[in-house]
Amino acid sequence: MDFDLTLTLECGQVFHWQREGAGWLGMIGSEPIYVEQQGGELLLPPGEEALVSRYFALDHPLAEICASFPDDPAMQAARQFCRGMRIVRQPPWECLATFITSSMKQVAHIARISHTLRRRYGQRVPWNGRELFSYPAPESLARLREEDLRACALGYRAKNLLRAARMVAAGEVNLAAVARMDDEGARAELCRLPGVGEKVANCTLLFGFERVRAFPIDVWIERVLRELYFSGKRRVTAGRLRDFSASYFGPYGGYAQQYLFHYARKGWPRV
DNA sequence: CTCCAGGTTCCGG
DNA sequence: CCGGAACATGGA
Repeated sequence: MDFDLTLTLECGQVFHWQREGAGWLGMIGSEPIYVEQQGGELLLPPGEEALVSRYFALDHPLAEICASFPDDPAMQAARQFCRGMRIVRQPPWECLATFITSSMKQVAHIARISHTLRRRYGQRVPWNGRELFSYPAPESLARLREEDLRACALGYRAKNLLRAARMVAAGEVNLAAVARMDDEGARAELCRLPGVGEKVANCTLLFGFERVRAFPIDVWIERVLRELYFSGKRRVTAGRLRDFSASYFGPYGGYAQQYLFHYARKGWPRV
């Protein structure tokens, strides 16, 4: 099968799945899910095949997507390194909130914060004698105090997450409506939320709203762009990088971005 | 101890 | 539009 489960869960797009036996344990919304890949075969929980297949985006035309990438040395290396990686369809709020807490944090820290929030304020769901926790709804976070969130090691992000949760809970920003907007409008709407700038908005669009063209530029991607696409050039501004990536990587730019991101972090023989 | 991490916001050229 | 600085926390 044209899918690599472990790579997809470990590449830094989603943060709550845990290794369990030979497979992975996590939640899709409020559903506890165990998945395992044996050889090429994906073992799905009986009765939840449709839910899980949709979450892991098994319907994305991966061969066509990879073929659409620009044909340059960096993308060739990334495409080779990330074979089988898919962009999953995360629940929008969970994705948005997680990336609000992601600023200036390492991937491991983001995962830890996510787990703390789930355990303290999410819905408890039993699973085979154990328990899992869903990501807390905006309404659940909205009634907390800033210090409650600071106690989850959120730091200055606590205020942003709290205010964003209150805006969403109050309907001041409607995520269902965002889903119906075009990319530009959706990005602008998300950026109304505190703690959401262009990068977090693009992560949310890509991982939570199926906008596979959205191209988040973080420190890793910026490094890749500067060193592999603008090497030797002077005064490459952020605006220049944004304009370049928006056109150069094409209609599946978000996929290209995630492939480059993972390659830069785990496969690039320098840095 | 220093440096940096999937940034955002505000402020002065 | 652009570069700098402040903002918290923890691991290397």
